[in-house]
Amino acid sequence: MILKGPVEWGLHCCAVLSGLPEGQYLATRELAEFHGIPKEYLSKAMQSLSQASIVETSLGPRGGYRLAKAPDQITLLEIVEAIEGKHSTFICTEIRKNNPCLTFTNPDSKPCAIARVMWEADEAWRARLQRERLSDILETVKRDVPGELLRKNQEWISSRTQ
Amino acid sequence: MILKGPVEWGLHCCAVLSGLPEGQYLATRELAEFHGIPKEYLSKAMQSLSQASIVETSLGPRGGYRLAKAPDQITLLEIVEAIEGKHSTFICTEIRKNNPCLTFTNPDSKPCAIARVMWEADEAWRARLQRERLSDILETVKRDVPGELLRKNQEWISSRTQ
DNA sequence: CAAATTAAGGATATATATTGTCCTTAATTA
DNA sequence: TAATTAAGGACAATATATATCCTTAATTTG
Repeated sequence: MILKGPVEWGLHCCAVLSGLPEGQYLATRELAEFHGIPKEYLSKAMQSLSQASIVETSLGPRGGYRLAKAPDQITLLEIVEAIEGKHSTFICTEIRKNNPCLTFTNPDSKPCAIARVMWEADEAWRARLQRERLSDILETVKRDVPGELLRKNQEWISSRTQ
Repeated sequence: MILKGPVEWGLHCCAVLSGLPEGQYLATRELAEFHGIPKEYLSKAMQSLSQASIVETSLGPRGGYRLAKAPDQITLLEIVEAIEGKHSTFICTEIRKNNPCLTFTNPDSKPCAIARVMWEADEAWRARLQRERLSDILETVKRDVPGELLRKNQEWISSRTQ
């Protein structure tokens, strides 16, 4: 059970986009180069974010992606679910139905005790991610990352968007 | 990010073992047949549980597995971690280190803001699983499952352990 | 003691999922 | 009009999960 590369990439790309000047777009090529990840594969993640209306696109020169909402209106859960899907991390295959003693139809159609707890754990995971907004991440980054690097990043990006 | 079959199997097998009469063992063959799952592959999960000292074994005729501790001393987290491993569901590949602007050594060696939140979500997931004991599952099962089926299960098992 | 039984675990095969690439299309902007 | 871009289909490579087979050594039962 491991969250895959595209989720990590999508989160970082949204963080970068959240610092983008008003009205500007950043293309997949730049997002990929900035993070040192494969452009074509990242593109799939960005398409998922676009379909989920987390980012919006512009075609043609100086096109690319920008956030579709304010950073304080986007939760990490939205981003993760857009890329990974909304299904639970635990998949119950109902092995209790294979029970050789189950010769009659069990009227209890509730999910089994184990699946219920696993799903509750899943909900706890989601709740934490829903509590975190992109704006929170942005603030943390501003606090943690040296000003010099923040400045260089902005220059690097603006030299590719203007 | 999906919890795999062996985890589900391990949880159900521990639940079955928690209802086993004192001093008796249940073999992999029976655990597999009871759940309708492949015996040899289930064996790998049981070996993990054995190494984690969640179950203990006996060889020879009438051998097999039994719980190594009382059901109220075993959490679902222990079982899941024994089989899946203790690593976080989120793996940070440190793509921020690929930043082309990072021409100097960043003295900030803290994990990045995104990884920290993802790990906190992971902790929330683990906390829920740690709160749940095998004895809780056993109680829920006794409440949910029809008495007739519970009785048949016990007969099925005792006909294979005595 | 002898025979049957069992867990442990190595080796290996198969299936499925993930990761990555390439290319075409259509839209859009400069 | 030309350059550029996202969208997305098709496909290839790789990694992981799933499953099976077999050997070994220990242990218990009879």
